[in-house]
Amino acid sequence: MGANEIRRSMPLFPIGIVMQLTELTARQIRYYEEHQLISPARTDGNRRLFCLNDIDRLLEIKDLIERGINMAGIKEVFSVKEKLVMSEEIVKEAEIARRDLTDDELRKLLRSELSHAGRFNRSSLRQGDMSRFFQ
Amino acid sequence: MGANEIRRSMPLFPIGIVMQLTELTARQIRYYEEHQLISPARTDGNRRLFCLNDIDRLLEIKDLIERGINMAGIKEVFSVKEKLVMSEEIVKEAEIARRDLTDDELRKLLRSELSHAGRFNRSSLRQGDMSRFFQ
DNA sequence: ATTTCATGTGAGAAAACCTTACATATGTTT
DNA sequence: AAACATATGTAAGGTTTTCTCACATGAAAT
Repeated sequence: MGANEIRRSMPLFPIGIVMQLTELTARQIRYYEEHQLISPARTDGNRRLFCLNDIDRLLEIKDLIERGINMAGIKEVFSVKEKLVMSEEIVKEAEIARRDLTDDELRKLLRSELSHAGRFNRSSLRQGDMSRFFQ
Repeated sequence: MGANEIRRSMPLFPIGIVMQLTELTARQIRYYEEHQLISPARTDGNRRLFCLNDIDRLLEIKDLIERGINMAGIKEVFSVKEKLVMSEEIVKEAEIARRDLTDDELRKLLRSELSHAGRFNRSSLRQGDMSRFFQ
């Protein structure tokens, strides 16, 4: 999935387009950046350039805002989610490392990891909404 | 394939990004538009906005230019290709309309259509190169 | 009653893009 | 050879978009 992640992190969109795509104002987008919820790239001339991941993140921020969560809460949600992703990666690596595990044992292991995750924010595990825009 | 075509025709990219993505100059891109090889959308303020299809097309133009083909030639290539796509659609519709054709008859029909196409520009049938940038 | 939070709004500056016009290298026609 | 056509470079002057900074505001929290 390396090439795909490169594509999703490629800075392509100016703020005007991101405004349309997310239905957020420029003020809102800049405010979320100020609070380090996103970190768009910049052109040589200091214009923001957003990638697909940024847009996914903004749509998620919008959703969380609409559910009454404030900046600090959203930041925490993202931080926990990142930890979760890291933990999942470790599990996967373990899977690869010790192939001598039975399928059954592995399934148990994964299930326990996932129930751990469920305590925090189950729904935010879903893929971002940019699938609406790109294949 | 309707939703996907909508996504691929959504005007998203300013000319600066398209320049990087295609390694064409602004002058070249505008010149190709002048010769109606592309028709990018415009913002309210008259800035060009390119879609994924435009970028695919520009990469194809670049390839054809490098192969020594001039504007008129490229235009003709595109026009023929469009006719080919239309013809293929008709074939597919025919397929749907008369399901009573045997699989074998249908295969023959398609093969004859494709060999017809091959007379012109076989390689230009390939999907555009934007797959490099998006999943 | 204050303060904080999230967003709106305005000003002034700079970047990016627009069209138009002229220049130029290369290839083609007369 | 001279004139022309093609594709692209470059420069000027204008407009749009985006930038930061500052102040305003309504709603929520203290």
